Amino acid sequence: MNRRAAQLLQWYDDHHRLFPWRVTPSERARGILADPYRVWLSEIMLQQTTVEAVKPYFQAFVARWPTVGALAAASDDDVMRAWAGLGYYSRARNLKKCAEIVANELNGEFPSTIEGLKALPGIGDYTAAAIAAIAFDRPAAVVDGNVERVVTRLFAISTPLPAAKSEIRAKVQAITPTNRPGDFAQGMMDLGAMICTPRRPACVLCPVNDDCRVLGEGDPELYPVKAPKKDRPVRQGAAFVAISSSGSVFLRKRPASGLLGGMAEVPCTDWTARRDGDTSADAAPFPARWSASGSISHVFTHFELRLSVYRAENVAEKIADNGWWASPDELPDEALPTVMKKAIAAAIPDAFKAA
DNA sequence: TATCCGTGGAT
DNA sequence: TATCCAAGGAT
Repeated sequence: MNRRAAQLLQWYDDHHRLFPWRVTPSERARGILADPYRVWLSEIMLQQTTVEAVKPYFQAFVARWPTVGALAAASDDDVMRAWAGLGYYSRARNLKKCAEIVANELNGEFPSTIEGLKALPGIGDYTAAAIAAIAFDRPAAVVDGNVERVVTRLFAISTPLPAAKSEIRAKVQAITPTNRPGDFAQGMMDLGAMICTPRRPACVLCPVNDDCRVLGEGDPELYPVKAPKKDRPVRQGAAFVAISSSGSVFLRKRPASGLLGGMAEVPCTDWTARRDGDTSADAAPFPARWSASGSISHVFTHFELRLSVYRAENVAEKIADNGWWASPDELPDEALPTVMKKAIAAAIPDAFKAA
C-alpha cells in the first residue's frame, strides 16, 4: 500500500465521523459489512446535500422502508411526500425506479460492480464508485467535491474544474489501496470535510501534509480552481392560495418532469423572466374574491423567483377539478417543495406551524 | 461541454 | 446582504 493511503487510513481509524448509515472501521475489521441498501440510500440523499440535512430524512426512510423491497412496494406519492423539502426531486423519482429494478429484476440485490451500478437510474460516476467501494470493498476511484479539493491540493492541479475531473480521477485511482478501499474513500471525504476545508484548512493537523505540493509551494485556499459561474436571472409570477369554507387549500400536481417535477403546488402563473407578464389577480386560474397577500422570494440553482401571492376565502370546492383540496391537518404532509410552503405561509401564516 | 435541477447553513 | 457550497446526475 502506498504511504499516503496508509497514513490516511490510520487517520480515519482515529478520527472518522459516525453516521447512521456508516459501519465504523473497527466494525468492518470484525467482519460487519455495510448494508448496500443503506449505503445506496444515503449516497443518493447526500448528493449536493449536507449531512445535517440528510440525517432526519435517512432515519425516516429506513424506519418506514427498512429494505429495498419495502421501498419498491411503496407508492410514488408516499415517496415524494417523504422526500419533500430535501430538494432535487428527480433523485426521489429515480430512487423509486431504482428500488423497483433492484427488487423486481435483480432479486433484491444491488450490483457490486461499477458498470452494474451505473446502469441504474440516479447512479452516476461518483455514486457507483462509492457504493462499490463502501458496500462491496471494490477499489473504485471515489471522487466527490471533497476528494476534488484534497487531490487538487495534494498534486497542485491547477486545471479549472470541471475540465480537471479526468486528471483527478486518475490520481485517485492511483492512490486507492486494494485493502480497505471503502474506508479509504470515506477517509478522503472525512479529510476534506474536517481538515482540507474550502476555507482555512487545518493543514497542521493533516495526516498527509508532508506530501502536499500546494502546502509546500502555494496557498491551499486557491484550490481547486473553478470555472466562473453564470449570473442568476430573476423570474417572476403569481401564486393563488384558494381556501374553502372548511379551511382546505386547493393543490395541483406539477408535471412529472422538470423543475419540482411530480411535486404539489398551488396554482401559479408561468414563471417568466419578462417584466411585462401579468402577475395581477386577473391571471387567477378561476374566479374568486382574490386579495393581495404579500410576496415571497425563493432562490433556485439557476434563477431567483419572486412570486406575488393572492388568497381567496370561502371558495366553492367544486369550482376547480384539476387538483384536490388539502385540509389543514393534511397540508404539512403533502409533497410541497419549500417555495410552495413559503407561498402558502404568506397567505396562511400558521399553515405549517406545529399544532 | 453546458445547462438544468433545491435547499439551507456558513461566512 | 451576497456568495459559496454540500457525498452529483441526466440530458
